[in-house]
Amino acid sequence: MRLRFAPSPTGQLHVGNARTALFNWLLARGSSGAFVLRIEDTDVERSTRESEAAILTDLRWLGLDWDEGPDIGGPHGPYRQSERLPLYAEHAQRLLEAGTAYYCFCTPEALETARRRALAEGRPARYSGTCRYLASEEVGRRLASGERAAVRFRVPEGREVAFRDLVRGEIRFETAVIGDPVLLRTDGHPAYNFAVVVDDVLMGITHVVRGEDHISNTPRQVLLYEALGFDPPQFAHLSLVMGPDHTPLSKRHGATSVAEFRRKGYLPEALVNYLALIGWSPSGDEELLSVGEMARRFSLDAVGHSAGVFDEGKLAWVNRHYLRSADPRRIAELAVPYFRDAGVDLRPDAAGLAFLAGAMAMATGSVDRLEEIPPRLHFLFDYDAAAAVRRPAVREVVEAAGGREVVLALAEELAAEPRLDRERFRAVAARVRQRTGRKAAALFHPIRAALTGDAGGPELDLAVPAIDAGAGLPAGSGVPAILGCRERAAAFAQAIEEEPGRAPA
RNA sequence: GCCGGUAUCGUCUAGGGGUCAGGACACGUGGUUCUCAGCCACGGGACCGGGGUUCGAAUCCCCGUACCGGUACCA
Repeated sequence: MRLRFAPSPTGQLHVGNARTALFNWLLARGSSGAFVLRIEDTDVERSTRESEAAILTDLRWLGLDWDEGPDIGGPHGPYRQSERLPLYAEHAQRLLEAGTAYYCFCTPEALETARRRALAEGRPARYSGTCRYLASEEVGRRLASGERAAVRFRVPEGREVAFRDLVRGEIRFETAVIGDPVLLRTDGHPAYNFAVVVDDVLMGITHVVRGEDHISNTPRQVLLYEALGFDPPQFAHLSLVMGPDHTPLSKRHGATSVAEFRRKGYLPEALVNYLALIGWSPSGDEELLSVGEMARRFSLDAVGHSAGVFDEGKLAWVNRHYLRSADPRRIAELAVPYFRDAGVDLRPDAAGLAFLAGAMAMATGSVDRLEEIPPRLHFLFDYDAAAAVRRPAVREVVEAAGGREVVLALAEELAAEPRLDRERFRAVAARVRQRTGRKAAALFHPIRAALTGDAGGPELDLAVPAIDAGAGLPAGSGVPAILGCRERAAAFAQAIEEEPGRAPA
């Protein structure tokens, strides 16, 4: 099998297109076939090299590698349509000579007027055929006089075109409803329907798997294969990805491009896994699969026929799973830029990174995206006892029965204590419990308030050792100074004494 | 308008002439005797409508309806 993904470089890689790329890739990798990347940049106005580069970046990030493409070449290049112009001209010439194509001198304005009138009169809005039967002398004369012309395909009359779609079965069209498509534009660039056919043939593509929006193009293309004397490939049309309101996914639905999801802190394996689940279901009940496993199991006849709504909530759930099972070191590295954005100046060396990796466990278990990690761990880096004491939620904890007592006892216990690890923290907590008689929430809530400055957050068994691990980091490890538990408890105890407006204990 | 495609819980889906119509996300309730989150358990929730065919239709056929796509010298 030879498959391809053929984006036009006119913007960001959309998740819908990413899914199309993924399905092609899955088929290629699951069959030891080839996956070809081709850039469809025949729309000179809208195509840019920046978009092309961005698309390649996104595909690589997703892990969808290609065997032939514009950057690495291959035996069927070039892989940019803009570099294949002579090929299209040559094939158009063949059709012109065979009489299955003809020159069209109609102006865009004339075409548009005709189109509008047809629509108004309730007729099919297809090319009226003005230039279809021009005498060859007239064509020659107008060409010779320098008049610009497009090349159109002469769609055979009164026929039926059928093809077998690998996901939907047989689909047929009457040629009567198909207007003569432009093959070569006045400027010599090929139009889409022509370029794909020429390229798919020349590149030896065996399976064309693309969006459902191309289904009505397919009969034109089948006709072109015939006229050119080639066998058409197999076709498979994938349903589209929609927004929650069931309209095509667009910017007003929020994030729609792969780059945006990356920025928000989704992992590539999560996005890929989730995308595969729209319109495809692995046999069995498991939905969480590696790409390799997906490639092994993927099959076009298990692909659904109907459009799917993109559900970011489910993506988040998938992401959570991968976040949790990923190597903490990798997550720590990925999280660094998000910390910087949140104002924490991290440039960790090996020791700093090891510390961060250790701290990840208390974030990844309860967070959907990388973006949410810094807020979850902010208590490590900014601790301000005076500010904490003024926080209503913290205040409530301290002022609850026994709250102050616990804080004071904690500060005293910690005064002589070295850096806490999990065991030492438990021992300290046990001693505070003994001294104060407080237990469970009445014990741990004030401890949390004093040590993290917050009323909520990761469990203390994890948070406390992390704080002291951070405090023990040598200066220059690229992590901002972290205040240790002993110092925190002392500062907090002092702050509650000094806080004005507090009712006497 | 014309042509084409699609239709199972809110969402992604499994299934398919006789099933308690299954799972996942989301949601609700309870549990996890340090909170939030998470996690666990339980729960509510669906076959677009109408005709046929049949002992029996969500499943097959027809007709509607809705939605999506195309109808470009965009792709």
